[in-house]
Amino acid sequence: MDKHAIAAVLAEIGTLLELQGENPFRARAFYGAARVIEGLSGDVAELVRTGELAKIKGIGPATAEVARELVETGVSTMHRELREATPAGLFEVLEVPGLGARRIHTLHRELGIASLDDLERAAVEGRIAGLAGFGVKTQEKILEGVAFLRSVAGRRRWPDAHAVAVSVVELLGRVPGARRVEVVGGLRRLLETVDRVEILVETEHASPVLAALESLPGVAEVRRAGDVAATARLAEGAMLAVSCAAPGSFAAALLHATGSEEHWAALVERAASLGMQLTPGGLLRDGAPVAAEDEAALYAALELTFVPPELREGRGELEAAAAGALPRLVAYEDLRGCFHCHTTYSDGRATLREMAEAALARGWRYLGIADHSRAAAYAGGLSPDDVRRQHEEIDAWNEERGHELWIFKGIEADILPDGRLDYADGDEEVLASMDYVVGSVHSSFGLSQAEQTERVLRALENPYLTFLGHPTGRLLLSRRGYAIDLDAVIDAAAERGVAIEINANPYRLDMDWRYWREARAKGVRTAINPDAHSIDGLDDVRYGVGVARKGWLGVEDVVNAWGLEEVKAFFGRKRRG
DNA sequence: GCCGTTTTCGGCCCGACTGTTTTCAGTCG
Repeated sequence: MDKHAIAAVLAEIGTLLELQGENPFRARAFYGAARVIEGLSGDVAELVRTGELAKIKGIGPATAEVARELVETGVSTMHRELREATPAGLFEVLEVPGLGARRIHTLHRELGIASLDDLERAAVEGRIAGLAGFGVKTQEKILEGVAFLRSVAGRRRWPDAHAVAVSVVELLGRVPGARRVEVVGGLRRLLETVDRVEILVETEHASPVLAALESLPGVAEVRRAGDVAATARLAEGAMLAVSCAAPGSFAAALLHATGSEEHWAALVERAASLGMQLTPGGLLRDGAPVAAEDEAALYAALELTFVPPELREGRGELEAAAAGALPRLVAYEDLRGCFHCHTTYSDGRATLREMAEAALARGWRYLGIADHSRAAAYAGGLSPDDVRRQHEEIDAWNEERGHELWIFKGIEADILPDGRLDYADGDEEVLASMDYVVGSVHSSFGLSQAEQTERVLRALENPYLTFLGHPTGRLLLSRRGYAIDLDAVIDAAAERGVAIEINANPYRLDMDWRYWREARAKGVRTAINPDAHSIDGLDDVRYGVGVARKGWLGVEDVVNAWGLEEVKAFFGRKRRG
């Protein structure tokens, strides 16, 4: 059992305690212990054996005992007992925005609510508004929340779905006769969320491949769809779809299975216009197959340059491919740093030095630190004194090792409800001392669209603002973004020379790829920022690269794909306005 | 439950917002 699994159990114990109506501080102790263990670099099992674990700050007798039991037996008695005493449906109720463990405990105690269905029924019947501490507005908000959760049911974020796909690929790859196993569909196109995991297998014999599905852990309800395809239901409701293709038709099948539907339909139409017929079984001319050993050959036969899977969304990519005008997309290897990560100065888990070493280990040339600003008190936002201390540490690093990795001084400044940047009122020298500023909305999500837009537009006017952080505040599959007129924000960002971040956290991926072609056309730049709160978090930039590629962005559009001197010049230019 | 002492109980990241109240609990970031 590794540290991630132990931390997950400890955190779930915390949640279960809250749902039981326990002292919230007791629950917090378990969350805290989970965080500590997650951040350990040594071997947890070894720390348990030697008794060193219990000596670490944040780990006490109770949490150490859970860890010990997990390491030795793989299960925790406390965890099991709490699970038995708590309806599993309460976990989904916890997802409803505005409902915390405390009120869920009340709903469970007073109305017997134990699932999302129970909750919806009680709200529809008006029973929630009658409870002490609840009212009509809360009841309405609950119904909205339930509707949102229903609308995303069965969907998964890319990393979760991809992890499932990888394990399926591994299993099917071991089936005799399976020559190639590929992840296809929305996952291959790097969509931020998918409702199904799609796999294509190249084989002469579909039967053993489909039979192997039955033995996959966590898979239920396997259904055959003809002789060469099957679907199955995965734990938590997501779907798995596996199809097989013979070697001779694999390239066309891959193209078809990758989609999108719109892209495929456009390809079929283009084939027809060239006197050919494109089918999932292959490309035909006068009824005879046109030889094409891979996708690139198929595109070539259709007189197109190869279209990367990320661009196959039916948004003009065929016209561009026909004209040889597809962009050279930015790639992970192009990145030379990033500008939005946190350290122990605010709510990050790693020190500034550790983050810097991690950036070096990734082959980066620079790193921008942007801890939370003072207004984000919950996240340990920095006072002007903290900022000074941090800048001294950065100066010392740059003097000593700036030739290896240059550290930029940044801050993630809260955009206050009236559109001012944090520190702007009286402590402007804090903003002036930065190389760059990321401005983010972290409060007052409930403003009207007009007010929220006005707020962000005002922040864009601030000469210190370099990047707009996560511009909609969405959390994929759990929270809609706040209401905001993104087109107006893009226009203003273009005019003011403010770059808009691609927040690469896989829960955010904000701003959405669908807006980037328009933004790019208007001259808006971006930075692919991990919003990392730990060393591992730096690697989230990979997801952000996916967003940039889906948004047709190239190296010239992505500031953290530029060289050090170019970045310095960019920051200086922005500051001078 | 964990921490840290002016050591063995009192406080726990903290301020704003919302909806419920009529002074505040719950939620959120």
